Amino acid sequence: MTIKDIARLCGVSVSTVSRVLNNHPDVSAENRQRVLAVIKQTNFIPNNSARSLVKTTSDSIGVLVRGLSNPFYTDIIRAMEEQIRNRGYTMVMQQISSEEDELTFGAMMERDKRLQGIIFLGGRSDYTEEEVSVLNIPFVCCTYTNCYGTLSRDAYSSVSIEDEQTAFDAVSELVRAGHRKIAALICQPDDKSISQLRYQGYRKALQENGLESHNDLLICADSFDIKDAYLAVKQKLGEGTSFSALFCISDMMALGAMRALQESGYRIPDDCSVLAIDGLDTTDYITPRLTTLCQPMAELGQRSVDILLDLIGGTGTNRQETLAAILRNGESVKSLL
Amino acid sequence: MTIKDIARLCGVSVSTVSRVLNNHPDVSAENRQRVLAVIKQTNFIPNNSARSLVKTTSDSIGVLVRGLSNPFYTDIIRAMEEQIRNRGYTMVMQQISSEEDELTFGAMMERDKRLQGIIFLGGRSDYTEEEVSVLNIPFVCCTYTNCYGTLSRDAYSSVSIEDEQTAFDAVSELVRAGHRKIAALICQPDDKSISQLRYQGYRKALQENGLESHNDLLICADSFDIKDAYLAVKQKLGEGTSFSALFCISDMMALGAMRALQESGYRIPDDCSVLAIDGLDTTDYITPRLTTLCQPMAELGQRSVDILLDLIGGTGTNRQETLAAILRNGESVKSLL
DNA sequence: GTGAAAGCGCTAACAT
DNA sequence: ATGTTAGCGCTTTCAC
Repeated sequence: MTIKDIARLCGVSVSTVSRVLNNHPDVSAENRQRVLAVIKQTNFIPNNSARSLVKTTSDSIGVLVRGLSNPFYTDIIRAMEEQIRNRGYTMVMQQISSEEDELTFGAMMERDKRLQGIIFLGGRSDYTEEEVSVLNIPFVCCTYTNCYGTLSRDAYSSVSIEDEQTAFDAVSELVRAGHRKIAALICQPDDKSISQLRYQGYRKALQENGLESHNDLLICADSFDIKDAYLAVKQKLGEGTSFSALFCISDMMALGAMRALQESGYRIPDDCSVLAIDGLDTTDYITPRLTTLCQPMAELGQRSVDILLDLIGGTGTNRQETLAAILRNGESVKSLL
Repeated sequence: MTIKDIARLCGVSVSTVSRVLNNHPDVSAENRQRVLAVIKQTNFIPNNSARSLVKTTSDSIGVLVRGLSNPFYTDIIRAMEEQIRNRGYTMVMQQISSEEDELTFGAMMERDKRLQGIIFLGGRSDYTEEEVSVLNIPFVCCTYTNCYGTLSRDAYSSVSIEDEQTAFDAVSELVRAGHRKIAALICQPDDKSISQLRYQGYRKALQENGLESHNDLLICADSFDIKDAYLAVKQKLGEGTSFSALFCISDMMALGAMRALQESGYRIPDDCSVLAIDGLDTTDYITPRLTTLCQPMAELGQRSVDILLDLIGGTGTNRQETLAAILRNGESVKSLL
């Protein structure tokens, strides 16, 4: 079933059908009715490929989400969708797995969907000029920035929290509460990930406070998974290491860590405090409630859209925006003072 | 940049470029090299719209996920992807919000992507013959079935757990443990949702065991959200209702419920047992570990694909398959015996 | 207000 | 092995 068929069924030309489909004004009421009726009756749905092939432009903003199921992306996406709609555009979202390359995929979307701009939600932090040159439209990195890459500051935009600073703040918070032996639960210390940034913040906080960072106090999980976090902490505890507080680079990992601690007889926060970064909803309902530095999800989404649309409209320039993470006081940190 | 440009740049025809792009054998090694080089050099990416417009067929299976962020869909999708790939097809996944209509969207995908078949992951349980007639390819409903609809059994396929039976089993488990006052945490009791099915299972289990179901024992949340579950339970407890066990229709809601119970001074499971359905990873790491009936995620995904591909291959017929949920013993249920 | 026709970028016969 | 060409289904001038 194509518009040709619809046209034939209605006794009009394809142009008329097309006009009805696109809400063009210059169609007689009578014809419009007839066409609409036939469309409904035949369950006709226009072919988007043909559509976007012929259209040279659109009002579409692409949102490319990397990594299935990152729970905190949901709120960000919601905020983006709303903001994009409010500003008269349409959101086109796609998820890809972490194995795929977001830049290549984005370039595909750019052409396929005639995108005006694109927001990457999660992605690599080490783009090069050459890599991003596959894109011919403005883009914004959301929740990460180009800290390991070679892009000049006027070559890309990003909205994220200051990962290192946030980790620094988190650990400082523990120090302020009187903790001296502070362990860190991280993930693959040698990669260019958010884990590494947050780990650096941890290191710096220890240093500035005159605390040494023993290898004993570093717990390295195989992945960001709750299970791997659990296993890593479990094993470390088996080695007889002890600490009064544990800084986790993510809420999910904190969940695994807490379980491991509790199974080993530690009460939280009495025997060990736990503090994390992310601010997932869920972790505010467990017992003890997790104390964590919340990423401002709604703002991350909104600002990404704002910056991108300014870029598109020519009223803005590339910029890297950092938002503050906000401490959510739970019940997982105890003051030693 | 189009294949025309590439062709010109290489001094060959568009067909040759197309052949290279599609890995056709009959291109001289020399030309193939040249084309590949230019493609790489120019960052050329073929236009998918044009591609799928002209191709009359594909090896694509659509997976249409309804509802952003349902955490347990992730594992199912992973299983589907693997199974689809193993059987020589390609997965095309799309997420839509719960407000959109999966059938209409599916029909769009069918044409746009030249799908061979489609799997709906989550969706309405009340399709009519007319509604599904927008689809001209086989489809499988995953995690739900047509229990409220009017489809004849040979008009659709589905793979799901027996929601009512599973809830029945869950509550029976509590009865067996000696519980007599068993409350239920559900969601919008009047809608045609999984909540309703699981609620019916609860009712039936009480009945068969000679237990009355007081309205006192029914806790109805505004949504499936953790927060709404928390609020609903909190309020009910404020009314002075008491029960020795709480059956929750989902893991997420159980999380909210547990927090509410604990805040009101109940220890779990000593003062109140909690049992749910779903089997999220996360709930196996909280303390106390949640006792829950796990949906067999990997199998749900795999069987959906198998049935669909049999349908496509003409070697199978429409069928409704139900899988058993498996009890995961946690620490949230106490035996009163 | 309506229709005819060109062409979006690509693939797949069909020639050569 | 390579080029030519006819569409895929749609939108959009351009005539009328």
